[in-house]
Amino acid sequence: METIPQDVWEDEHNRLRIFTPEEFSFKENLNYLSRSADECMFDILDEKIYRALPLKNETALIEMSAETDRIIHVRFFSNTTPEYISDRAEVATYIWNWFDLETNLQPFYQLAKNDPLLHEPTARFFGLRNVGLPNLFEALAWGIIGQQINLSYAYTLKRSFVEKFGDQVENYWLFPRPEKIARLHVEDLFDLKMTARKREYLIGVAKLITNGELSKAKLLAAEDFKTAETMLTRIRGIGPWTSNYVLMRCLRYPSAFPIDDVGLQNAFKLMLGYKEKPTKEEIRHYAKNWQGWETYATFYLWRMLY
DNA sequence: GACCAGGTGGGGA
DNA sequence: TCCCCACATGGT
Repeated sequence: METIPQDVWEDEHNRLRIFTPEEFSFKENLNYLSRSADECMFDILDEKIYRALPLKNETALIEMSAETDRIIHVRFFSNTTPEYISDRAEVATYIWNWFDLETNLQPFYQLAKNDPLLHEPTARFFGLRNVGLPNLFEALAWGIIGQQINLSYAYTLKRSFVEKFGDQVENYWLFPRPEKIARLHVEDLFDLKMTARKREYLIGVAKLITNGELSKAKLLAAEDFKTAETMLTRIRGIGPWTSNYVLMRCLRYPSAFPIDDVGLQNAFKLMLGYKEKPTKEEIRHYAKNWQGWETYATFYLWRMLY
C-alpha cells in the first residue's frame, strides 16, 4: 500500500495521532477485536489495544487508544529496545490499512438503509471497519486453520501454532514467518491437533509464498476479482470459502463473498427468523442488493453473531 | 453419543 | 457436473 497522505496523521515525539474518516468508531472496532478471549496476536486492556507491528526493518510495540472516537492515539512502548521507530509513516500506513480506512463507507451505509438484512447491523455497529489481516500468510493460515471447526477451537489452534513457530517480542507475538513453515514436514506440526491435510496445506502455502509464486502484489495485480479468486482456489487446500475469506480480509476486494460460510448462513437465519439454513439461492437473492459491497455486508452480518 | 463447527480434496457416478 | 466421504477435535 502507498504511504497515506500527510494530512490524516501527525507525528509527535513518542506518539502518533491518526485522524479517521467520519464513518469510523474506535469503540466499535475495539469491540470487534475483543470478540475472542483466546486471541493471541494482540491484547486489549482498559480500552487500549497492544500489539507488535511487523515493519519492514523493525518491530514496533504499540498501544492504540481513542483520543476521541475518531482520533486514534498510538503510543510506542518497550522495556528493552529503543522507543525510536524510524519510519513513522509506515506505522501510520499499517494502521490505516489494518482498519481499512481508505474505503469510503458512505455508499454502503446508503444501500444498507433500505436493506432488510443490513439495516440493523449497520445502525448498531456504525463505524465498524473490515479489520483486516494485512499479512498474506497469516490470512491464509487463519483461513485454513478455521476450515470446518468451531471458532473457539480455531483460536486455540492458532495460538499453539503461533506460540510454537512465531517470534516473540517482549510479551507480544509475531505470526510465524512462511520461510520457517516452508522448511517443516507434516510430522513437525503433529502437536497441533489438526488434520494431516491442514498441516500439508499450511506448509504448501508457506512454500508458495516463500518461493514467490504467491504474493499480495500478484493477487492485487490480477485482471479482476474472478482471476484473483481462481489464482487462490488453484492452490491445494484453498477452496472457494478460503479464497473469498482471504480476498476479503487481506486483499480487500469489496466483492469477495464467502457464500458457503456457516456464519453467513447463521446470520441469515437470525435476521430472517428462519429455523433452517437458507439455501444458496436465497442468499444470492438478498445479495443482489449488495453488489460491490459483499465484503462489508458479510462482515456486518457476522458481527450480529456475537 | 450424535451432530455440528467461519471446508476441502479426492473418488466415483 | 454433482454427490459422498474422510478428516481431528471441541462444543453443545
